[in-house]
Amino acid sequence: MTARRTAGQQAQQLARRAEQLKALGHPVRLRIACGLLRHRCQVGRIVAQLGLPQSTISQHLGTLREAGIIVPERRGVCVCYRVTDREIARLLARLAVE
Amino acid sequence: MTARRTAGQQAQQLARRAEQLKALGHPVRLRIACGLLRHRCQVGRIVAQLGLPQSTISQHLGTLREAGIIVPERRGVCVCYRVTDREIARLLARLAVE
DNA sequence: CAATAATATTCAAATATTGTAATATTACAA
DNA sequence: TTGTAATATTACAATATTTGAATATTATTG
Repeated sequence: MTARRTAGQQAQQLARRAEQLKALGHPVRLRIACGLLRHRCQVGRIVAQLGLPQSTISQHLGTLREAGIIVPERRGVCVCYRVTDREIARLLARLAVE
Repeated sequence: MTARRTAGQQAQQLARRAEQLKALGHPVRLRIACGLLRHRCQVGRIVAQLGLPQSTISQHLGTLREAGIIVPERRGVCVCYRVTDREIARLLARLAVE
């Protein structure tokens, strides 16, 4: 109904985007996010790929998840993550960080 | 001469991008960066606009500067900042925060 | 050379993030 | 059930970030 966003809504939107950028602002998380850009991937493979402790990877996945950048999908015992925010996906593709 | 980037260079490039995203991943800094997107602006105006202590703003400007996102330009006593990284500028314009 | 205005830097306290070992949960098979 | 593989959560030490007052620097004017 409202044509314009209220100042409060704008601040919230900005805070949300800042949270997402912050989540991507860590080498490991940026690498994970870029890796998930093309194909979804299960946690175990990410752990193997990056060679970091499982708990460390899981925490970073949690950060990206809470920022609304990725989303988990259970496939039996495994959990598959994929990028869910389209705006962020475009952004990552543009950055072209391998 | 090298057709491909080495793994080390890629890691460096990723780390650099992560640093930039991290710099933008703070509400005040994101607001500053978005504000500078269209028009350059001097520090005093930014301070007045955001209503935060001068030292706080100056520190945030320093963070954005070190990340290579903005660049200062002395004009007499004043310092004018503007967005300098084109990739980041496009990214910010896309995010359409505000 | 003052004096002043604009900006940057330093410092310390409060708070947040990071990394990882240990532990818990979850889903499935036997 | 019990066992096991995959993932998440917890706990906590180490480290980093954030803030704002105080102070320093820089450029300009008189």
